[in-house]
Amino acid sequence: MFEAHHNYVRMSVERKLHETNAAGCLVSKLEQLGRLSDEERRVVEATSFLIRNIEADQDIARVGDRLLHCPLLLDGFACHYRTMESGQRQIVAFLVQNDFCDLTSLLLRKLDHSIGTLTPARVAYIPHATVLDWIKHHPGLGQLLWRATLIDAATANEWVVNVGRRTAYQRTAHLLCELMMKMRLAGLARGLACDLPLTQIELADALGLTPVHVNRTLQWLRGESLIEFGSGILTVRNWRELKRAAGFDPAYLHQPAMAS
Amino acid sequence: MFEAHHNYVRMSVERKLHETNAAGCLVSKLEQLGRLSDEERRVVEATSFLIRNIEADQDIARVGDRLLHCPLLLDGFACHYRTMESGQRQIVAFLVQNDFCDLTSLLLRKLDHSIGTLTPARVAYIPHATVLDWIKHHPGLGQLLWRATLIDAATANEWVVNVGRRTAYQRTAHLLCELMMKMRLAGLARGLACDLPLTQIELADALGLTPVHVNRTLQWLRGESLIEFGSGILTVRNWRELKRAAGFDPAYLHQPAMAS
DNA sequence: CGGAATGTTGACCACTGTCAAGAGCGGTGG
DNA sequence: CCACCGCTCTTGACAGTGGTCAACATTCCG
Repeated sequence: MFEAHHNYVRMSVERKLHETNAAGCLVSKLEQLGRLSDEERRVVEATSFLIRNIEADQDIARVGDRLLHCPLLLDGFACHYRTMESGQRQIVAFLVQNDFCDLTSLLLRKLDHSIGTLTPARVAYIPHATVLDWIKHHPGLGQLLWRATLIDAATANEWVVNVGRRTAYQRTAHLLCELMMKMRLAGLARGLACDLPLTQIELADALGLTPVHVNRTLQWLRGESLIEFGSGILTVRNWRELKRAAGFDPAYLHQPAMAS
Repeated sequence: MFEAHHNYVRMSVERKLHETNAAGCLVSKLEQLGRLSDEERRVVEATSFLIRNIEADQDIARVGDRLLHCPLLLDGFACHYRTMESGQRQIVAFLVQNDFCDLTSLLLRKLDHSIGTLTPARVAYIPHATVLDWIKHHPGLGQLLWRATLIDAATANEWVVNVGRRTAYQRTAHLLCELMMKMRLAGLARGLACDLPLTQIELADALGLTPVHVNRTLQWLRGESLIEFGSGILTVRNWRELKRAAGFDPAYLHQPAMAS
């Protein structure tokens, strides 16, 4: 197999070179990160991908793994998480369509967290060799990738603030703002509504709360007519108020094209 | 002035080119991050620095700033933090000797958090132009810097886990483990003791706790004979047990030279 | 020596966790 | 098509970790 430990992933392997929209996803992501020269776009579009369909709740990679590819999430939802001895889980990042699942393995030996799907997902695997080649011959691309990791880091910082200093109510509102923002940026929202097939358990693991309390909090948010959330769909009823309640300032996402 | 908003920093400016140990700090840091070729070392050592002494509790930079230099902490303690409207502060990272105070500004327009000193500090300012030049002509250096930002990101993830899923007791123990580790790596510890002139208020701001509760927690840790902490000195009495209590696994610091 | 910041303690409180039971929902197989 | 099973969601009662408030001790500095 092409990644050392992927026997633990339940998936169907489809080898499709060139002919899916993987290149499209990659280009979208890179363009979201900055300007892409024609030359760079050409190089990226010429990439061959290995694509896999992965079931929900499967690991794409695990703590301690040494990856040989950069996984790119073409479809579905995934997350970065850590598991404590007690069995508790803390999700440290959510990944949506077009997100790189991991870039750190390019420069760091071992993964310091696991990466898992939350829904059925499609992921493209780009060999490190390919990416390192891009970096070598097209420094501009390298900087775009570096930029991506910096934005991830900024988001992690925001999560520290969120979990450290916000109440359950504000914290939940903040996460929903962030997710809505990410979905909009990925072009996956219809206005202020988007598919968000996350369970309250998963939200709890991201928020450092218990599922029970997330439930109470969501009901409160619904009661205030700030959101609708159920059946895998999130609708923001009152963006202005939700942002205010959350203390949400999208600056940390570093997306110039972010008016709201 | 050489940084747009530095009028708010209370400091004494000493212009010393070449002749302090700034180059030494920089080289130490880079060597901590990976192998440095002779060529790279030569380039880095040839750098001219502008050095400043900054008082305690002053901002080195603020949210929204657009920096033109990469500050490097030559001496003292600093932190990354965010302030909420409520006035609460959340520290998202501690900086010790040799740490880069900020590398994100190389690729991101605006700072998404503030950077402030916790003690009197000495910082060297390396112009972006210089660093970008390194990156351009010595890609190896660029990767070392990228690596530094990835380790910062990994640390941020660990903080999310810490604040999200650990009790006050574990959390405090974990932070002390991390700080001791960083001090050791910087060569600033004598065995399992080091200077750590942080107030309980500052620890509280990093841990997402109140100073009162940090106080209670520290006393508990002292009571268990795990640590001594006072007068600006931290001594770990029982490293094994402290690590166990904290659930501390230094893997996220990505320091190969980390036996313990 | 005096004043401010930090550290310490105790009493009390509340936000969030725990436990437990039931309802709703979706998938699977007979 | 229905029955069943498991997972998620919901609710309520209760508990506890950590927050709040307030007073006092201590340390640090000028």
